[in-house]
Amino acid sequence: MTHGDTGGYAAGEVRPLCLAIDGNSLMYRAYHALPESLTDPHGNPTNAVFGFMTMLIKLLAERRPAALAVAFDVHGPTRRHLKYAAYKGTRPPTPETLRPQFPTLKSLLGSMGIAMLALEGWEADDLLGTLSRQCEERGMRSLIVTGDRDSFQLISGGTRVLFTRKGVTDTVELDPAALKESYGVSPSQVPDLKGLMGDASDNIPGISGIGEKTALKLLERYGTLRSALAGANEQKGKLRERLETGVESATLSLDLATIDRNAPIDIDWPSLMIPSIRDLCVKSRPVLAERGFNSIVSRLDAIIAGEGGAEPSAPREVSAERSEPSERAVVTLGDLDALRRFARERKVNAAAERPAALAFGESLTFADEAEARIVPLANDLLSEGVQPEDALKVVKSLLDDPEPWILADAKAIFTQSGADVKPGSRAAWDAALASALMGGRKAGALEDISAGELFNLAKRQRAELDQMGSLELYETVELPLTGVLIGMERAGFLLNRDELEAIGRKLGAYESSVREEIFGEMGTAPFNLNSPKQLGKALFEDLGLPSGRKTKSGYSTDAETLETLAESYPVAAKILDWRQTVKLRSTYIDGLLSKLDPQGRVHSTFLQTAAITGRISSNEPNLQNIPTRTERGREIRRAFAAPEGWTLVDADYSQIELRILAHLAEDPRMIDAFANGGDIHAAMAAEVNGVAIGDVTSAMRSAAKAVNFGIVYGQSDYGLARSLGVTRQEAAAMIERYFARYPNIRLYLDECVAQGKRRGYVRTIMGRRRLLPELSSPVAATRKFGERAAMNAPVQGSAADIIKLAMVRVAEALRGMRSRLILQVHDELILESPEDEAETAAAILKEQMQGAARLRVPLAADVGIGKTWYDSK
DNA sequence: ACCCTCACG
DNA sequence: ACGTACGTGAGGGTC
Repeated sequence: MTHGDTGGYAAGEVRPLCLAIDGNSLMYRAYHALPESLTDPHGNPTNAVFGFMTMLIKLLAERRPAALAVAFDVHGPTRRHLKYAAYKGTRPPTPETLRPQFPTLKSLLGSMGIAMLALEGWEADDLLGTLSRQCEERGMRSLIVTGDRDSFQLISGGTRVLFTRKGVTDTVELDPAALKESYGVSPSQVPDLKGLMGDASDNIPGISGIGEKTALKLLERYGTLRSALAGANEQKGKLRERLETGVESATLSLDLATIDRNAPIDIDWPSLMIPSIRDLCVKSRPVLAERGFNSIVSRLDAIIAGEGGAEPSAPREVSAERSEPSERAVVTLGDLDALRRFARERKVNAAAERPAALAFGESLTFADEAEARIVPLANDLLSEGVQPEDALKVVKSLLDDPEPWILADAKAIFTQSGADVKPGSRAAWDAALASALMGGRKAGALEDISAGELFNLAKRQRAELDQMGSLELYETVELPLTGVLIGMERAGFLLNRDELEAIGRKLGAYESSVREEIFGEMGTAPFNLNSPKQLGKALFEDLGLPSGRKTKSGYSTDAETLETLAESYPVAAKILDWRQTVKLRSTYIDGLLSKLDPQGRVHSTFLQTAAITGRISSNEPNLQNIPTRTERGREIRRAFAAPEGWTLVDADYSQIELRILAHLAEDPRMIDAFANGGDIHAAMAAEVNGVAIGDVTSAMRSAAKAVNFGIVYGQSDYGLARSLGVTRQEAAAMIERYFARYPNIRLYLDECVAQGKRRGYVRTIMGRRRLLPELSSPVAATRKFGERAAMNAPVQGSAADIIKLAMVRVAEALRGMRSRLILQVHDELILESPEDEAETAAAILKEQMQGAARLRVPLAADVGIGKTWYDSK
């Protein structure tokens, strides 16, 4: 049967699916993906069982299989050991904390009525092979869930493998085409490959001296191991010798690697069938609830209630589309050199994806005007024995090429390859940046970003951006910004370790004393205060306090709830205090200390395409959420310092989003308010309440401020009421009065929504788009969300455009000086500046920020200079 | 791996 | 009727 054949079924009819799970493999994956701190009440780890069950329920909900079985290895020698005593000889023993989880799992599966397959002397993959063969014979499709590559030989038109890569939820579904694409072999060649190259982890020898590269080359030429051995006389030198002397070893290895699809096992089909997923869930619920697997139980409840979806989920569809044949070849590192020469001779552009991904085995891509060649590296280079350093070396050599490069995520490639990137350098084209501006995929392999259409990629993206009106944003802002961000990442931010540690000690001592007071007042045995679940139980069940909101998994114990509670129960205030202290210590003190480089600096990574609105985000560590709102937290900024002889120069835009709103809405009264300068919230409060600015009360100002915030977020009266602590009616009245005074604001916001519906997107000042598919959702809540996003995106996104342009210009204006940008926090820029440059740098910063856009209102930036971040604001 | 909570603009 | 302000990232618990 060829791929795509419906196997005798009428077109459109879907053959029933059998899930065939490799129990041992999935347990190992789950065990390593989840912490051992997940235990039963006796302290015995249940992480593997829990992870297994989570995955199982997810598969049931998403795939809706008609049949299901879990296969296990049986301890003791298998037929493979009988043939080859050293088989799997070097395997480490099953960890002590994992072994006892197998009986637990089997008992659970038994209670749930799920069929298990095991046969003495046989391994799970033979049983899965036998099961999938019987599925094909019965006209069923099967999906084998495993982390074992040997299973790839079972793949066919009716049998796919769901390969678990890392953990249990990072999976890839392989059909014959996807296998060819990722690994360069057909299913039947999988044992041949292993026969030639061996497998260290199973102690299978292969032919000594033949690695992956040679093995693939031989298979490409001869098709099978047998023909390759027979063709030894066509080879010369060492290879010929190896093939001739390796016959026995290769034949044995091939045999060991071949799955026997005729295991003598009686498959009791009726016990495998699942007449109703819902009934299975109903049956499983008490079993899993008894184990305390509460989160899985809620998942079951959702499926039972019908939310699990009657439709099979999307991944299957996607995978079906991916299975189109294409001309692709697997190469290894040695081949890359040849390809590089090929690329240079042909004067083609090379496109490389992120080397991190490369090191972990995705793909490297070459493209040119005449042809597109995709050259996926074998899917897990590392596990195939290629060292990350070697992979990075290849990328570096590619980058040192004088040819201009089309890259996807140039910043990551430049940074991680260690290539020598000078200030201001840039890729010829960054397909990931372009893709983000087009509202498409922005992460992953280039072939994903470009949907496989690498032919003339840069040219096509450029034309599309041009047509969209986004090309200038790409060329003058996003592309040059990459170089600025690289500079910021490399520079880092100096932290004062002693200061951080001192604050940490203070917080630690305070934390313990408050904790003791809390348990003293509650009169309960100490529990983990950090656990919302345990805290909820203690407060609302043991102590009987009145409970407020509920979350999916229990009582809410968030700050809002505890604040309300604190009015009557002082212990709630202490819990809040304790929480804040722990947050500050764990996230900011311990978190930052763990990120210091030898010079005491932290280097964040700035993501240019993570935020849908166009903002930059910061991670590992996130330097965009360092505390400032409470004095206690703000103290942490004293540790963010300038080196000896240097200063920090800090500037932030004043009310940039509100100014942009005034500009975009062209509201004359609001524009006036900004033109006149001064306290904008007070001025607007005076307008709305019809009083003189001197008579504005603090309540009036806060209300105006809250409405201003809300407007930018696409507020509802409900949201405003909550934030101000007034009734919904009062909030509605405030909004009414606000719009009466600033009528163009309402017209503008309505127009955003209308435009979003009409065109499917809204735009920023510089032509950045946000797509709004939510606006055509049949679900009211989703639509409402889309409306708020339509109102917010032009404002937030325009602010992002403006500060990004300012960054490019600031970096340019600082050329030749030692001052340099080190951080951006959405409306704030920070420079590190030698003392004698500080004043000049401050003037440049202010000038460039204020001049980055010409709006109907002035842009204002406030600058400060100091030895620490705390002092420079 | 997901949820809750909370830090920022 | 229905859920409820926009956009992020990190740490800890989960059983």
